[in-house]
Amino acid sequence: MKKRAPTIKEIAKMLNLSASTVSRALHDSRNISPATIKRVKEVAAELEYEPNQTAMFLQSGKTLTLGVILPHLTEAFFSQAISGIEDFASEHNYNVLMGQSHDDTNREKKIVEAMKNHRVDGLLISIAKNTKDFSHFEALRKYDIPVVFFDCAPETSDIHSVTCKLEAGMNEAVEFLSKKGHTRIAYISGPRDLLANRERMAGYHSSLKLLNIAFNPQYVVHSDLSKESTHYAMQNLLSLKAGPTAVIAFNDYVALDAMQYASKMNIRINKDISFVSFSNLPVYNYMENPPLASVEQFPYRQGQRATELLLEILNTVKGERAQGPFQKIILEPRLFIHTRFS
Amino acid sequence: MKKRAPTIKEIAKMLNLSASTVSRALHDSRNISPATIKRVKEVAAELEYEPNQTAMFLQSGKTLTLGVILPHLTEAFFSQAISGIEDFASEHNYNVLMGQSHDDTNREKKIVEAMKNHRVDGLLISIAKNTKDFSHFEALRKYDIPVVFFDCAPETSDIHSVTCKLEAGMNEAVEFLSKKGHTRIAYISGPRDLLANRERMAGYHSSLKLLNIAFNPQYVVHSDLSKESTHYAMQNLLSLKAGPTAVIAFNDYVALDAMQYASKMNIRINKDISFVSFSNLPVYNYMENPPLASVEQFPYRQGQRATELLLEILNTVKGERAQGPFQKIILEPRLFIHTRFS
DNA sequence: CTGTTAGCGCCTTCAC
DNA sequence: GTGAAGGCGCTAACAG
Repeated sequence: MKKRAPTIKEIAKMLNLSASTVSRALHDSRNISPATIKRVKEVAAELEYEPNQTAMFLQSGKTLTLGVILPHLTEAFFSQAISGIEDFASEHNYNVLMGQSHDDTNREKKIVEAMKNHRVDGLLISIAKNTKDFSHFEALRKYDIPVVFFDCAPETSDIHSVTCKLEAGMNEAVEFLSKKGHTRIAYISGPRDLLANRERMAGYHSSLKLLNIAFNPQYVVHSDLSKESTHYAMQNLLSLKAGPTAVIAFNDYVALDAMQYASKMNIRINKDISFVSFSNLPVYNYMENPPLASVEQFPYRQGQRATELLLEILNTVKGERAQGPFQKIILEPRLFIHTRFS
Repeated sequence: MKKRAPTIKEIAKMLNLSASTVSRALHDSRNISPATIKRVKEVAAELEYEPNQTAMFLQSGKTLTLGVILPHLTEAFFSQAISGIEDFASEHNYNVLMGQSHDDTNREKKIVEAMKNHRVDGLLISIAKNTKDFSHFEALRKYDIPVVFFDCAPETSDIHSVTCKLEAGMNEAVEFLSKKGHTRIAYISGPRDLLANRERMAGYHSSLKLLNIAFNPQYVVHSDLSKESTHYAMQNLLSLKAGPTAVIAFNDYVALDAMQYASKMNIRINKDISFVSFSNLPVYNYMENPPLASVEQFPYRQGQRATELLLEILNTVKGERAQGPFQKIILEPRLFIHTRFS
């Protein structure tokens, strides 16, 4: 009925050895007689001894744990990303602690605190959409906990990050539509000051310029990413005299809401108006009428790559970390075209 | 340039106090003069002191961390479940450590080891589809680490679990189709010996009996859940002389693959053959032709409820845990009917 | 009110 | 080859 996990001491007692000898034996120290090593290991196996990590952590200062903070686990993008993170981390014997900010800065702060207290070795963060104040991340620096941002990162230069070249994604999207003959191309934008949105906007403008299409401000509408807001944005587009013949949406969910609204208004999806989105939901492969194309951002790979970078940083000497160099890894997106019964 | 996190000792030294006084002050012990408390807290705040949890863990034996093990983070069901787990856990100041088994028993074992070494306080597990040997879970008992299984649980009686009454879900599904006039109702089954599958089968049989529909073994086909296997299963159904007019699929992904195959064979989805599935993917709300109906299993709630139960167990005295009573919480599923332009 | 001591489980000197 | 001692950060029991 003894319930506690066995310790090095118990093994020692059973064999009339000292704890340190047992410790060394378990680590195959060369100063221990093979016979002792054998005996120790046998008893350890029998008791199903497992080293208590918390104790080792206390000593070494390393927890072999990475923290992941992201907005929503339920969004396909993030669940794929964290899957990549977990796979890579566990391959390298790291554990993954996770928290979701629900796009709320306060929750984000709390999670950062919790992770700090937990003494994670490093952190992977995709920041909440409305986070403007980054002081809670600054604190991590003091503690020398390295952070790699992915997907959604602050705009300062003194951070590590793995992101996707969204401007290029937008370029591909616009050019794709242009080739299909569209010139009245609208964009349902996300939160205006979000970097990820500004990058898309930049791509939108640069592509129009390149293609010699005049920029029409009426073709840019905004959504706060809620269904209602997207419907309203779509409504605005449909009310124009010369409405768009193609719509690019900030992300898949916005696209789906927009398409839903358009359908309700008897617009034929991808016939009367063609849709293109960002993120490329896996389930598009099963839909009859997904957006014509979607910018794939490879979340699994982003997660993996970010974790790889974080582990590299963890392997550099502590002192050398702080001043950089700061890595900004930028992955190329790719426009996925969904061909259907057409 | 000082980088290590401040400790209680440093605060003590700065104030010429002992470490224990500082510790007590930080905990608002009543035996400490208000003045001291104030001074200590000021210095602590200034240094941005945060207690080192690993140290507290070592002492108390509690890590305030829950482990979650599930097959795939990317499956909508699980990402919703873990979202519920994380939300509930973080409300109660627990951290969540996670690992995905990828439905592989060996990986599952490794993760259990890792979690054990990490000394998580408790574990939430949805077992891998092909796990037959449960010895790795037995080991957790020795360590007195309580486990709550959810969704997919072993069939022994001496465990805690939160699951969904799948037989009832199947009953609803069959009766729904029957009311629509169907009598030739097929079932694309999952792995035969999986409990979750046998429950569905039981429901299938009991409903047919109740409805006085003769059981036709040709209407039950098997899929290992891969796309190819599902396509093959569907092919078998379509080759029957008197083929089914309705198909119930083991889960959403099987349903989508089946529908995809049927479409390719020029079957009109939900006209020539009606489809019903299990799990009710959120994205169905956006599809033109989702299954007619799907059994909603409320993964978020399952996750929440499982976590709640686990925390309750953690609050009982250690000694009292082992012998139970073992809770088996069984949630009612609900058939969601997808009405569309029809 | 506050300081001292001891110990959580482990590893790492240093000593024999 | 092995043992003893000390310490990682913190708290709890025992002294004052």
